Amino acid sequence: MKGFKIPEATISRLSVYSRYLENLYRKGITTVSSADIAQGVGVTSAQVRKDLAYFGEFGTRGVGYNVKELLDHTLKILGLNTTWNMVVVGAGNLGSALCAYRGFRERGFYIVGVFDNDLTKIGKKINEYEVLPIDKLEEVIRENNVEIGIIAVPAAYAQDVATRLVKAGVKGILNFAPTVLNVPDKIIVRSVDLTVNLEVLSFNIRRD
Amino acid sequence: MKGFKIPEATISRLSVYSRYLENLYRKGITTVSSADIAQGVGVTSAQVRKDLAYFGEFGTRGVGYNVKELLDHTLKILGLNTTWNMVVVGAGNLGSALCAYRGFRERGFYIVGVFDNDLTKIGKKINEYEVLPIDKLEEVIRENNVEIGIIAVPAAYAQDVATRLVKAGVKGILNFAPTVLNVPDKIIVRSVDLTVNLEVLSFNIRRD
DNA sequence: TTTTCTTTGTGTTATAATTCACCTATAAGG
DNA sequence: CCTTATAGGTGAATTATAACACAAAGAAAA
Repeated sequence: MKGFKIPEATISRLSVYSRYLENLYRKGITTVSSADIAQGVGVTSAQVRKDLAYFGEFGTRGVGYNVKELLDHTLKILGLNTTWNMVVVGAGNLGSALCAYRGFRERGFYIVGVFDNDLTKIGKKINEYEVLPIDKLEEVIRENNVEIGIIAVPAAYAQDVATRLVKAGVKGILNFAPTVLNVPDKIIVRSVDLTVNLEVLSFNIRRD
Repeated sequence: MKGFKIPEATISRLSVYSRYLENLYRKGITTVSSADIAQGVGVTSAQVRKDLAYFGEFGTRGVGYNVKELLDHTLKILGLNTTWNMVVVGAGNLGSALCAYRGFRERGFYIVGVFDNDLTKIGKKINEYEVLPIDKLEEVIRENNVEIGIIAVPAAYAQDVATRLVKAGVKGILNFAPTVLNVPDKIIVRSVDLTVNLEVLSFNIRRD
């Protein structure tokens, strides 16, 4: 089964499985079945097995999976056996919230710089981070081998920021601006669009 | 074509089309083709037409779509012809950022209450909102016909909050806690999982 | 009018993702 | 050592989603 084209949805679920396994591990649970995982994260057990099968055979028939072992495998698959350096562009409310979010560091994602073009924000501290002028963006990216950029600026500036991030060598972008970004194919973009999410809710609520 | 089962992805895209149309409208553009929209939001023109076809025939062959008319249709479809009242639970960094986000109001989503259980936060102001004690949650929901609840609390508290929201009559939940929520089928849940998004990025970057 | 040009709407085809169903490996118990 | 129960792996079937390709409709020009 190894070496197939892998659905994007499989990767998302793998991330969820991974977090679930981490919880089990912390609780001292050593073995888990696909049915348990399925129950825990709200999918079917066949789905869990299929997802894992893309990457190898990790379980023991009749027994299940070893929690620690499977956790390590999922982390490895997701690229979390190394750490990641990130920059956050935009030191507004959202940027600040992202800087304060502990969950990133726990999974190996480190913020190494926060940037803004607003002079009143530059120099201020957000948690341990001092807000830097946007001119320093490229420098910080290059000096820290930053591979991921987070865009937390208004929609109107998002494309400019994206272009600069790409030019400076970033490989992936997490975009919170409500706009479609134009970047080269090799750059990976994930957009988190709060309004779209609310509007899907709105549609689904009104539907029934 | 009307009356089919509609893909979730279609709804998400409709929200994006709607926002794009709003931009065109503000610019004074009156007519648009499916190819234009496709270009603007990064999909194929066939996709745009198929998505719209689920809800009716809005265009004129040989011409395209009237921007204002199509905008109104998309808003109506998404349930945005009326406004929505929401509560935000959790007045931490993320909760604060959400309260400050202007984009919600622009699309008819109003926050009518922000809640926390941390005594040091209660009574403080976040933008125009005073943080209320969590005990008042049910009261505010009932008095304001709140239909949407936003969960911005740590994972450990998310399920409790969800249960309370549902019990108080909320119909949809936007969940920012990195955990799977257990709620009745009729309740619509959308989860925004920042870590999952980063980990999908991580996987895709390391892959090549 | 009639012709030409454009762009929609949609039947059809292709692709992708999920679920089903069962075969197989392993552990544990007699 | 054999039997039974359990749970993983996976090919096949199903369902869902997206792309293609073209006929039909309307506008504009001749």
